[in-house]
Amino acid sequence: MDMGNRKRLILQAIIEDYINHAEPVGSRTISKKYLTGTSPATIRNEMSDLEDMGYIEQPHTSAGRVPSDKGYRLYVDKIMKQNTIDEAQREMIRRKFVDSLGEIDRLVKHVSKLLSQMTQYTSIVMAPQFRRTSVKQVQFIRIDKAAVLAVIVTDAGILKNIILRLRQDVTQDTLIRISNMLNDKLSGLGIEDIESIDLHDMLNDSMGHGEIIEQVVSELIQTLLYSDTTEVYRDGVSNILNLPEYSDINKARSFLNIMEERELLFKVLNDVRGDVNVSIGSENKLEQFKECSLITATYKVNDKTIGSVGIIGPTRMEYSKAIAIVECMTKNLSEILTSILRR
Amino acid sequence: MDMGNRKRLILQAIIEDYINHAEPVGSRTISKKYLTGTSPATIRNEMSDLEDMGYIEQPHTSAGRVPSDKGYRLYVDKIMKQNTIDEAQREMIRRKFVDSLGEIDRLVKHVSKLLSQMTQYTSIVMAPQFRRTSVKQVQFIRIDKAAVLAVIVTDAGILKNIILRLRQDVTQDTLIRISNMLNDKLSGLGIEDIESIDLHDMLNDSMGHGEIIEQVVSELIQTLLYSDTTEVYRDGVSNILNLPEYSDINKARSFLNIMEERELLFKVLNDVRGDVNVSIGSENKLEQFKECSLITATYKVNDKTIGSVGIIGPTRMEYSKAIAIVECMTKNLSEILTSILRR
DNA sequence: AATTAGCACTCAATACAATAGAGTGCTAAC
DNA sequence: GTTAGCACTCTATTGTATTGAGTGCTAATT
Repeated sequence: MDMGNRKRLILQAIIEDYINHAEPVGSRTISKKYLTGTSPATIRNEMSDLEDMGYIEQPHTSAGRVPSDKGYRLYVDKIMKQNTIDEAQREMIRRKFVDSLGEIDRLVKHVSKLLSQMTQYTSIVMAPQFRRTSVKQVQFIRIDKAAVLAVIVTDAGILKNIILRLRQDVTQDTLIRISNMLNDKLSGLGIEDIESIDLHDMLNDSMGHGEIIEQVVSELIQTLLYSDTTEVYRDGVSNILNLPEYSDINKARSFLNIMEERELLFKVLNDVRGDVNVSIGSENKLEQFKECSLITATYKVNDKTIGSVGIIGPTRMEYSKAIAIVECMTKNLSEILTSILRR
Repeated sequence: MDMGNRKRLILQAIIEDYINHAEPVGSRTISKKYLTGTSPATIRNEMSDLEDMGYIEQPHTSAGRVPSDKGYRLYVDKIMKQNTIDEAQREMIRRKFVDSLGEIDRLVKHVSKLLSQMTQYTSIVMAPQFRRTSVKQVQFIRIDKAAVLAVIVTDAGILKNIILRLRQDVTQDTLIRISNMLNDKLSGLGIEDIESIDLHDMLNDSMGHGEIIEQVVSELIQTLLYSDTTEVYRDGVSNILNLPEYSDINKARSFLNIMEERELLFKVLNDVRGDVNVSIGSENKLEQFKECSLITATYKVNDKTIGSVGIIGPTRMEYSKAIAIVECMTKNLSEILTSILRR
């Protein structure tokens, strides 16, 4: 069947009305509010076609139509006009960003809050992931006779620290020598590469500190590789309760449960590729998101992707606005991070 | 009016039944389930007295009775028997703790999760607050020509790092000298004391690095003093939706809103004094908690209070169990932290 | 051939009344 | 002091109309 221009307009009307009011849209409404020149009957015929084509659905016989996932998809890909958020808003975002200079984690948390506030949906944000970068240097600070703080500076300038518990005392001096040696061996390596390092080689150079080095390296690997310490922040979880689709307490509960599963959110964010991404309802791989839409985007430092953010909302999301906001936000975040961490 | 023993038993029955079923308790129920030797009529008379005395209330004429805040308070103070959680559970807690050795923040987060899982309420936990301790040493690591990482080790062994952006380059060597000097001046001082330090004094010793020192110290003060970076973790927020008192979506929403206000939670946790603490409904200072009960407790390192945890639930909370769990948890947390951070 | 008006039909939501059930307070008996 | 009995109150539930939005189909119109 052919997708005439009028069908397109009607689909758009249905989607945009449904986005705003969360209620099935009937032919009369469309005739009155959107296509004033066309009678309800005509619209009904077109709607019937649209339903056959799978773009809209009827919750029950005597209700209006609601968009299907396929309908939203078409809308996002072809119909929706780019929502360019206005300069005032853009400026607002920029200013807010500069305000929160300081610690990177705080910046990221701030982004999460901003995202949820501006979209009125739930936001999730992953802190910069430095596994994707490579090690630049490792430094040690002796805290006391049983504990050493290891500080890792990476490619992207992001750092992380790990407390190492040692079985034997070491002087700050020894630590400096160890770190010099480690820097020799490790610097430039991707963090994944560290795993495959030949420890023996290193132990030969160990100047009698074999045990310490072994412990340090293995703890390093452990921490870096296996403990996913990358923080995931969320904000605006309660926004979801403002939506009529979550007035059912059970749905609300299951949504909240999802939002408390850090692992899950991490997985979602970690799989994000490309720039801005939209997954609608059933397009989501994860069962738990089959009734939501997700807008995700990545952010970068020096053009290297190191993290991602996302917006979670109902399938009747204000795609155009949400996409624009997410886009602007990650662009700014990337810029700021890059400038903060410039080497 | 006198509080006879039977009245006490009836009050206990009402409270415990209401805790379990969240529904007004009638005289017949009590007669059948709790005081099998006594007839409903007698119990009704006693209940009438208890109501006059303000320990119980009637939602409406033909409903059973529910405990008032005053009733819960009496229950917690006088009636409730200490719930000694059994050895298995205690052991479980201990084991779980040891599992999550490693980073302190992760440990704390873990405590939050454990608390909510074991109580089935919402937990809030404040990360160790090192403002309450004093500085032990300050170390610097040069990251690149414009950035230095300052690591602060405190009394309790807890550390924190701050990235300082400098206007001029410094060598690692210079940094070591600066840190030696700073350690001289600062070590042993309470973090609040740092503010009142005589900068001039320091600048005289500055060996030509006045500008850097000035910047370092002022940044230090700024970060330490004014930015409340103490994390607040929460867990089990969605548990609240399992409770019938939150089946009203509006109540649920307002609860969630509270739980997203980090500042508020921080304030609550920050005001906790003493060991274990119970505030019931209207006893809470904050308007937002007038319909909840809060069980809070502090944890320590080397007998120095450095943080607190809390459980938020409905007034019909399982006080006895919750108190026992919170108590056990903070005790273990204190022990583990103290042993981890032993100097 | 496309559009529109008209009409019968469907179905959810709402309102309303009737009923059942839980619980109380009071009185009188034990 | 305790208990049984009874009238009374109030909520929750269930069943029954009623309303109204919306559709699909058919026939008339352009």
